[in-house]
Amino acid sequence: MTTVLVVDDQPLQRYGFRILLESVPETEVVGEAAHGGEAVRKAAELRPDVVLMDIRMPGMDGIEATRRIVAAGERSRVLVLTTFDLDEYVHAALRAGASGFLLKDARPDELLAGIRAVALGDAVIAPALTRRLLDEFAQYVPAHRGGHAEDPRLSSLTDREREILVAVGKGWTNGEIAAHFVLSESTVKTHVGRVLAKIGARDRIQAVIFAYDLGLARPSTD
Amino acid sequence: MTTVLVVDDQPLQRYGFRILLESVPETEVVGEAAHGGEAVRKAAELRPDVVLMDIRMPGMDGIEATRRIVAAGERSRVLVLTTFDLDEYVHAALRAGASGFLLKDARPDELLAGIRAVALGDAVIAPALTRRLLDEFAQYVPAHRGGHAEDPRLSSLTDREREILVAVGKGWTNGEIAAHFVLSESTVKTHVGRVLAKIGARDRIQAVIFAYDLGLARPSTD
DNA sequence: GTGCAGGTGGTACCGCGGTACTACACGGTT
DNA sequence: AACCGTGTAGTACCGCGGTACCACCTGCAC
Repeated sequence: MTTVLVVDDQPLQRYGFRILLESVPETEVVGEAAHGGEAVRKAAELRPDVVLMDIRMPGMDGIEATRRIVAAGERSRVLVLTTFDLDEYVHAALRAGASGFLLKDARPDELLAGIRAVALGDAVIAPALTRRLLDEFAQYVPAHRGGHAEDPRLSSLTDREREILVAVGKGWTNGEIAAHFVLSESTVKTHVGRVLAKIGARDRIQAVIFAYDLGLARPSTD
Repeated sequence: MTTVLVVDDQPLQRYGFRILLESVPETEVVGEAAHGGEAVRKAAELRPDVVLMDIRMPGMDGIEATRRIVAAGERSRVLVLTTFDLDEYVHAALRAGASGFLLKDARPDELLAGIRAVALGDAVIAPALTRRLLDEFAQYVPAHRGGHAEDPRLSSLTDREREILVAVGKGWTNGEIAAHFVLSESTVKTHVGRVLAKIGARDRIQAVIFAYDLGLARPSTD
């Protein structure tokens, strides 16, 4: 049994969801909320498996409510549901920690399948949006993930040098790198120097950028 | 009516797909291929709406075949189907231009829904994979798209300081920044110093990383 | 054995980066 | 008028980073 909290400012819309969800045995609507604030409060109180969240609402919108529910560490998964397929919404919702994004014109069985998937910890995206999301994804994700094509400058590095480059990419000073790998600072300097020469960077800053470009370093991987 | 080309090295698997697809009126299997090379050839010849593509095959694999079919500008959409949910496969397939990625353990109706979506130009991802993809997506996509949540450290910066930070993020030296903005190097140092203090970075390297984390700087935006 | 690649370490030197001040001009607020 | 935030600019100082060497050891290939 999957418990659901329905969040929408339109009573009729909530009613429709309730009818649909109660029509199948696996889902149960345990509460409703008409705006973001109520959603956050009821999510904490009712601890539903899934929060069915509208975006456009008076007061606190669905994005912010999603962010707070996720940030609060609630067990609930948030499935954002909207009539608008605007890119910004999708991005904002996903960044807010939503587990899914469906359009309201989805067929009932799609919606139910979505709730089922989200309840299981998976994620769902409306097919119509997935395309654009993937296109963007392909843009952002560095090429070398996907294997095959690796930057020739990278492959010329020895294992040790690659390690050093990663450390440089984390923003570590030579001293920190030396401490971490239990080396003398001189050795680190030697390595760093060779790395810079090999990848064609004039200083460690270029090396950091290089590392980020290739996905060697990752945001907040410290 | 959606025409489908089934690509799999196992005859039995192909047979299974054929039975399933022919069991509904909306899809029709117009051909089969046992490996990548044959898939590329038949896709060009039969011009199916959808290519159901296995990854693991002797000879040319499904990824490469997908790449070639997409690169050839065929009208066919490729739906990759595999037993393995390995990250590398997903990335590689999507980068190769696949319109979808489903697992072979998908329920028949999921598969049919996937084919339907892909035929319409949408894209599908197996729910079990979507989660990980989104997690990565959230990492890669710059924070400022999605608006709302802005790092408080960033908002404390003045316009000029933000400009300077972006320049630092590009890996420019103080001298280069000074030249670019027509300032004295002293002024640049002052600005950089203030930026570092405000964002809590000990040196410009941390600032570069900070800029990348927030998407202020983007790979290869030079 | 000799040679080479890779890893480690050292010395010496220089310059850029960063800090700590101070200073002044401008626009807006009170 | 006094004040503050912002942008500009300067001087002085110090240290880390980077370069240019050289040196030694290990393991592996010839």
